Amino acid sequence: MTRTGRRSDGSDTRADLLTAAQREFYDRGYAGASIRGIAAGAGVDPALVYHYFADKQALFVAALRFPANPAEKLPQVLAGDPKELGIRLVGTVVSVWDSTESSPILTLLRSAVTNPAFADMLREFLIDAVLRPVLDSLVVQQRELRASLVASQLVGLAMARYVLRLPPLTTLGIDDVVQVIAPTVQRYLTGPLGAG
Amino acid sequence: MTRTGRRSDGSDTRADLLTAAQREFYDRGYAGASIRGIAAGAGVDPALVYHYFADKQALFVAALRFPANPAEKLPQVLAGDPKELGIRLVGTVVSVWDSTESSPILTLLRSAVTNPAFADMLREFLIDAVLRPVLDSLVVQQRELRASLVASQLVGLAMARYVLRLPPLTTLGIDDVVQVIAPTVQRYLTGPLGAG
DNA sequence: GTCTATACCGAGATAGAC
DNA sequence: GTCTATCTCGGTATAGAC
Repeated sequence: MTRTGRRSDGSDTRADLLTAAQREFYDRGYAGASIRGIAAGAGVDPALVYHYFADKQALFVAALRFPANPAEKLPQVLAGDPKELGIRLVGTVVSVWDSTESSPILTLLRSAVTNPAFADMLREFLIDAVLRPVLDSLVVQQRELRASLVASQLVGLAMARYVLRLPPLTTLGIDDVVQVIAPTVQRYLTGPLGAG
Repeated sequence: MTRTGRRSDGSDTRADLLTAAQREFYDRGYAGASIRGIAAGAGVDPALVYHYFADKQALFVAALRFPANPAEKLPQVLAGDPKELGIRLVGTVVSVWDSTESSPILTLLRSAVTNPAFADMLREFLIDAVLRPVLDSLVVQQRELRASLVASQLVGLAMARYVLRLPPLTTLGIDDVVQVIAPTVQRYLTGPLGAG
């Protein structure tokens, strides 16, 4: 394990690399991001990347988890009236996505599209860390189907709002997004799945 | 304009290149696909790609339009009861996506994620060629918002079903997909957008 | 029209001096 | 801990023989 101190100018090389990596992977996807570009963004030499991380993929995974796992807000989402779970879920998700300049989930989403291994990572994360806990808190049938439907709308929202930048979905405030999307998610969670 | 005849073995080099390009761009995205790989897939020399096409991007655009523009089914979708427009729209879209081994729209979707220029292309196509005609056939307010909401669910469905391969959404038959997704699309098209 | 050969570039990764 | 120099690979694109 490589542990680091601080440079003479007071900065932390490893942390700088992770921050720069988050930006680069977010902006360009996994394949598009370059080690040289990340190092330049951090203001350090490219060779240092390999001093701190085994290879590009290890840097990617580390950058995703830095500085914290974002799915710790789940308890707040699960607490409260199940009838308004859709509102809380959409609101929390969008506010997390909006809050950071380079959300790990969106980075993973971008990379998942061209890299099957990362698609697997994202699927596992969505199912195990987010959707299964949410649905386990409810008394409903067809859990897997409901989970994948919720995922489809949330992933589509992320694509439309952040990747495709479809107006006016891109410019809407969080509350407005919640107002129009939450009913869909709520139906997927607890509503009738037939021709409702 | 380069026009081509047929090779001695009876095959058409240009058409073979376009077919192979469709496959490669679909499987690997724009950045991931290589000229060498496409040429190998077509069984021709890599240099021939530059004989028939200006560069990689020109080949990409040509491959998207080959053999035909898929959005010619719109009239069928628009005809009929507006109350069941969601059913027809989702059914048509999914059957088109399912029918071909490498749908142009899915290719564009994959490429749009890492290439802003292609994200622009996809957004323009979605809005101008699909969503605006659909909404112009209806008497509703907030057309742009409704269009972007429909797009978000359809794009999310494509991501979940074909890219992330989320079970059980991936293995469902077309009719089952329509049954669960169409109500959402119908609400986005003609329903109340508030807390419906 | 088709192919061989190759220029050129930028990527990831490594060795080793300081 | 940090940097210089370099290796190797695979990409796009081109020149020119046949």
